Amino acid sequence: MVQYLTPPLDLSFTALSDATRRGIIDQLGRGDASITSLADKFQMTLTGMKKHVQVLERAGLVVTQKVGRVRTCKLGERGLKAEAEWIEAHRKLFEARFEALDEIISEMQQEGSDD
Amino acid sequence: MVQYLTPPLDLSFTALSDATRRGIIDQLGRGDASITSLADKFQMTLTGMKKHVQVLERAGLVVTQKVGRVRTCKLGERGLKAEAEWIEAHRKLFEARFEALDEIISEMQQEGSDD
DNA sequence: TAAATACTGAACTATATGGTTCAGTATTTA
DNA sequence: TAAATACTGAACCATATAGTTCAGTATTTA
Repeated sequence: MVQYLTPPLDLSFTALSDATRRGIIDQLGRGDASITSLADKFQMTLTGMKKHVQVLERAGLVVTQKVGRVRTCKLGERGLKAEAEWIEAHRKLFEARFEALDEIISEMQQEGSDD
Repeated sequence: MVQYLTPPLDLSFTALSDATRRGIIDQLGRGDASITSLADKFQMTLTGMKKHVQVLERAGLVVTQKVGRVRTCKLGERGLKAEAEWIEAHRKLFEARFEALDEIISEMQQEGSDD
């Protein structure tokens, strides 16, 4: 059984916090891509794109390999399992707090003394 | 039907990228809490904790209400639905790229010309 | 072998994060 | 009413993001 090392959630949630990087993941889902092709697609300098890819790599979400002068990027084998697990576990936490729906509804009828 | 405004994923993934803030969500899942009690629990100054709570608030994950001199924090009604949806959709993307398992296995037998 | 291509690294800018201290203000409580 | 409590805001620090330009190096290709 192969074990992929999962970097801490800090790194992956940081990687996912930028729309361009989420777009890169979308794109790589449609096929591997070079830094240049990604830079073109997202209207950015090569250097800028390289930095985004590095953030994704650090998080283990993307792996790259340089062959000749071309660096090819693809989705990392580790996937988004750890992230999905955290989100799902905590989604239940949120829902548990609000299953007393009538409380919310009655709150809606009165004005809260908020700031 | 109540519609909760969902701030962009940028804000929520940024909020989730810090271990202290993920811990705050854990904690609020066990019950509402004041800024002071959270600051104590996470060994941080009041001001530092307030900033973390503000990041969570901006993302809609936490809501706060000040009554008297105490600001009480609780989990936001909007939950983690949007985040779960993004993660799940893209998890499938990752998996689709790797369902050709034999490719991976054969890759494991040969050395890649990596950098 | 000369030119084009693909990337890399350093340096710079502006803004955000993650924390602090210090000096307030507002609200309880004794 | 004086003191304690709970928060707030400004200012500061170090580091990270998100981008750029410019000057390389390495690899194809003509």
